[in-house]
Amino acid sequence: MRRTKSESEETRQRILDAAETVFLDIGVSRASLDRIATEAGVTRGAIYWHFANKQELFSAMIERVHGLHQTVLTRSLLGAVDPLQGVLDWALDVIELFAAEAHTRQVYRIIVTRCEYVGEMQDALEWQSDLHERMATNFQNAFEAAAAAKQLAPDWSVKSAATTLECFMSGMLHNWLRYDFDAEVAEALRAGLRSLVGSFRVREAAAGA
Amino acid sequence: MRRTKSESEETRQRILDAAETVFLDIGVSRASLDRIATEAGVTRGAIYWHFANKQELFSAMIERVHGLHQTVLTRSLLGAVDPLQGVLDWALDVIELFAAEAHTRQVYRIIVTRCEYVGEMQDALEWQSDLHERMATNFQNAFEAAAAAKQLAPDWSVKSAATTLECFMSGMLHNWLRYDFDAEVAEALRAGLRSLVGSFRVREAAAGA
DNA sequence: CCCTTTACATACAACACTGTCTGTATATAT
DNA sequence: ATATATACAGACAGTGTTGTATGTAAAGGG
Repeated sequence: MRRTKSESEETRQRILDAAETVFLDIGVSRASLDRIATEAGVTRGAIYWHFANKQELFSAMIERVHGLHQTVLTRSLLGAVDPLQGVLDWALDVIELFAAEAHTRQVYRIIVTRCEYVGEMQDALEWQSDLHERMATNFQNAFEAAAAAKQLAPDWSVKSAATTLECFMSGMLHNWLRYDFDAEVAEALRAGLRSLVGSFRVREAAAGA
Repeated sequence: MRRTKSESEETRQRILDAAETVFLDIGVSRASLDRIATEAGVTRGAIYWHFANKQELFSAMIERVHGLHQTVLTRSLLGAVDPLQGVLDWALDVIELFAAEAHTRQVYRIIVTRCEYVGEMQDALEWQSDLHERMATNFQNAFEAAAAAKQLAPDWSVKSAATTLECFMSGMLHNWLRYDFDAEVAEALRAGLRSLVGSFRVREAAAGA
């Protein structure tokens, strides 16, 4: 009956997979540990061995995809030679991450549409607030640099540009994750993003009709 | 013990108020009818008299603010003489609604951050999908009209402009409702919105440096 | 080869919440 | 004035879920 070390890790991963499935299916709060265990082909005993309770299982599920998230989303924008190009590249990377990594997408979808931001869940989701703040300050800095380089179009203030791009980014992810990604939608968003960032930049005369 | 008709309606409203409070406090799923009853100063008997169960209480809570929503958000954009101005007016009206009506804001906040989009909840929140679709088609139509009138800037396609504005609108509401509105944020969003819609419009030459 | 620890499965008690049923005082219709 | 329906309060059993406690077979170290 006793499993080897690697078999144990395998069950742990199966439990995490099952948690994702069940959470997506019926939501985090109604998901019983028994249902998750059955989905994983084990009993609740196995879950309680690997995790203290549902809360920690939830946190572990997030941690599993948090690494990719972190590296892509918190990359600083300060190094870019062209600040507006830097913002665009960063935003495109974010889209790329979600378009490519189905696992990340699924977990993020659970976070957005399948759990309540309350009690202990709020702690587990605190990194999301951090991320938003970091995104906001990054945008702020980039647009300030753009303004200093006279790159920012006259109808955009630093603040309104930063706010607008931030709203676009989170709205995009939310709208998208309400259903699921498909390649066509991803392309539409990339196009919208390019046009949006382009509209921040001061026009090079001509180009129009 | 028996209350008059108007007293009964008063308790019904108190129950709905209590539901909002408790839902916001601990989330929809963990909110017990007993807790809500206590908050309202009644017993579960009263709740079960006015509503069949928690699900219908939740729906009734939404219905209470749905009217305002409906009239403002589903106003057609087709009538506008200037399509881009029509879009801007509509979007500003939406901001206005949320900035002015604390009750609407609170309920929407519950919907966004305090419940899971699953099972019977999905039915109760179906109007939200309708709303998004209607918003999308409205934008699409408006930008098609703008393109036909040669008003749309050359770097924006109809589709990318519509997608971008839609993402901005929902991202704005989501980001905003994660906390609560304050007047300063509202003004920043209005500014961003004006600039965004302005960037859709074809430049009138000059204006730049 | 034995002993301890691991990696679970199984069993059990406790609780919170739900839906329903009954009780009841009073508004309201006749 | 009487009868009936109303607007609840209180009591009830039933259920699903949780945490823990115990059992156990095999892995891995000495």
